[in-house]
Amino acid sequence: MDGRGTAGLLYLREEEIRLAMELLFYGYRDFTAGPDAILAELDMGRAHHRVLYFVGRHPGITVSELLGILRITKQSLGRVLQPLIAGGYVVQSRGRSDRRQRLLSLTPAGEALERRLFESQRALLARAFRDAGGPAVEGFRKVMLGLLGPEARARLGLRVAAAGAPVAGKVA
Amino acid sequence: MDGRGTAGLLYLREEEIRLAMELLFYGYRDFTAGPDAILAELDMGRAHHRVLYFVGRHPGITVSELLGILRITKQSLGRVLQPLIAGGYVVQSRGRSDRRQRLLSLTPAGEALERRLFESQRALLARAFRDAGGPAVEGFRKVMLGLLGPEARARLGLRVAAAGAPVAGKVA
DNA sequence: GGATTACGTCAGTATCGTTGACATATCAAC
DNA sequence: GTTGATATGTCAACGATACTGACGTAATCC
Repeated sequence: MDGRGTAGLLYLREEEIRLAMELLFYGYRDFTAGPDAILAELDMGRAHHRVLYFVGRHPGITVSELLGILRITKQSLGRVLQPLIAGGYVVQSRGRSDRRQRLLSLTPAGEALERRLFESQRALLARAFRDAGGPAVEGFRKVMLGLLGPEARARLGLRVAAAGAPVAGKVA
Repeated sequence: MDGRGTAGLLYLREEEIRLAMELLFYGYRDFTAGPDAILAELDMGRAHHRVLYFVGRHPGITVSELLGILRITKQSLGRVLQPLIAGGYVVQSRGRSDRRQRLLSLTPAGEALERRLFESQRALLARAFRDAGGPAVEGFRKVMLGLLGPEARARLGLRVAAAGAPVAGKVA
């Protein structure tokens, strides 16, 4: 390969990388716009949404586990968790095996709010999936999985693999 | 279709959607970790990175255009832009056709810093792309494009289409 | 010459993150 | 059963990033 050819390939490659960066920036920005609008009416923010989401996904999750997922300090969590509890969206219960733990779950009101936020994003994602098509969705998952650190990859890797073969017997 | 079958499909679909949501959450979190660490040493944050990135991408960009991309107020931009100018990373020049405009560009120091931040993310993205493979990358772009609002889609849509056919004559 | 536009800035506020320190309850172990 | 570690909560101070509202200046447009 000569100098010009190599430079050309590097240029294309950099453009591809920058395109992906911008897709992630704009995509994340626009993907969170729906919930943000709903939350603003309730005097809540994105941090509340994240708590609602992961508590909903993992009923009975401990505070420590939640802190690990969100990667924030317990002080930061406290500031959003306490209003969610006071507002009747989240309940705490003591761990039966370890009574030091406060296991978190959503109340019916919490589930309703989480679902409302979810549906707003679901509509957007479902349309994007439909427009892009099945193989594209699989590619999306593969690339996104590659961006994750080891901890998140361990958490989601199996699910990505399973989603890649949604029907028993389908070729992976 | 009977009730059970429909419920099953809806369940799978919701799991798929939630998986994508979590991939976006963890992916964005882990993708920004590299630059965040570099920026912290320079007493800067993600907001400074975004300015460096888009000014680098669009040399001579006006303040208004930058505000439109970032979707922030001029007051918020001012707080990060002024230190970048004072630190010698960004320069302003008056517009030749419209002297009210302040056209923004990176200095060599700004380009060097932007490149350093870029390379940290490039390494991660390039590995994810390589591991996922070309068709997956194309799918990734398609899905992400579908998440964008009209304004961002107009900005990136053509580039996504071009990236889907990187070599002249290749089938789209 | 008057309205609009592009930009800057001052003042105040909100959200979400941080560090550091300290308290309490519980568990685990010797 | 004291002792040390763990799980959680909380007080205080701080920092980054966003916001609104108001005002000022310079340049352009008509």
